[in-house]
Amino acid sequence: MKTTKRYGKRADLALSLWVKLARAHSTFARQTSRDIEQYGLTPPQFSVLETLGHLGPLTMGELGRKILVTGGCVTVIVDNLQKEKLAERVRDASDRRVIRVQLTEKGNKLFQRIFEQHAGRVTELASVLSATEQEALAGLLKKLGLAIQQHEPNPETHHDH
Amino acid sequence: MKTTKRYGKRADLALSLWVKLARAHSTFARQTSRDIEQYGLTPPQFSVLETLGHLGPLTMGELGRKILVTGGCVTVIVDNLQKEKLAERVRDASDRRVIRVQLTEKGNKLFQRIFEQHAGRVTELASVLSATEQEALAGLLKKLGLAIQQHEPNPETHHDH
DNA sequence: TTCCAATTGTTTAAGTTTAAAATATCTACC
DNA sequence: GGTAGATATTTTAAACTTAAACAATTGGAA
Repeated sequence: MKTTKRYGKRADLALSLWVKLARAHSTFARQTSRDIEQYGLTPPQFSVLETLGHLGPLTMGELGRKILVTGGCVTVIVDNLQKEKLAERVRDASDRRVIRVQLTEKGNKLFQRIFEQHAGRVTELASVLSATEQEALAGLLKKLGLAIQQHEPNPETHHDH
Repeated sequence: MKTTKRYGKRADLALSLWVKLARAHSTFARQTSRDIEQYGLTPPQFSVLETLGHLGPLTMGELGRKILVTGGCVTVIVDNLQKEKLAERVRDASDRRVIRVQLTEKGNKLFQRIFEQHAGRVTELASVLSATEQEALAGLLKKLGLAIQQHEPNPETHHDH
């Protein structure tokens, strides 16, 4: 069920790519968030647990850049993890503006307990593609993501007729 | 900068794929939403305008399934478009539960005016990949998205050790 | 006909996210 | 030392999203 070619071959290809990217992401996110709920976490809370679990303590700013959310949002997510005693803030001694976030022992235990199960579920979902396909897809996504990261609009690119 | 292999080759491949999918989507979304703002629309409002502009009138439910949001959210988005006189609700004569949403003349004019520009911008972003790469990526994303759409968790898939 | 379950859409309550303003701290320069 | 500008985080206000409860309508079975 292809869309009729209304904006030129290149544009139709790009638009279709964007739709499929959004759908694949949305579907994947919905599937994994069902599992995450079972652990009593929201998806962003899980992201932080996962990131700190793998990388160790990070500053608020580093954490936000890792999980791609703004500073205000990091504050809220860490607040909520802190309420659950899963993470804690440690003010940096040498630069007192900086706050480092780390998992508590409880947080680390939870991470250890659930991450392998989560990894299994993600593996299961991805397994609808072969390993070769997964590698190819990951490579293309990485190339796309990195290239458009700091992409400024080019006002002369679109066609008026 | 590869993550060390902690959960097995298959799991690491899948986890890395999921991270790259999330990053590519997030970056792409951030870039396009900057343009959409310029038209005075929010991203979900733009989605609805785009969908109705291409497909014509849809019921509330159909619209929600197209743009992958829940019913309550469709109500809010359409409310806001209606406030701007860009869309309107029409109650179905034969089944009075059903409401069909369609663009007003103003909405259609806006769609015609901005969509080509948006298409140009998306084309520009996607052009960091060749046409062949875009086709390959779209194909893999479609396969992944469709396959996991109704995927039930398999409780025996993950490995305990 | 009458009732009941299923369907369609809205409302509600709670949580997430963002941009922008505010606060605190640091660094560099005079 | 003191001040200005930069940096790190939090607060605030507004918008978006969801699940769940609710209301209206339909269609079929008793």
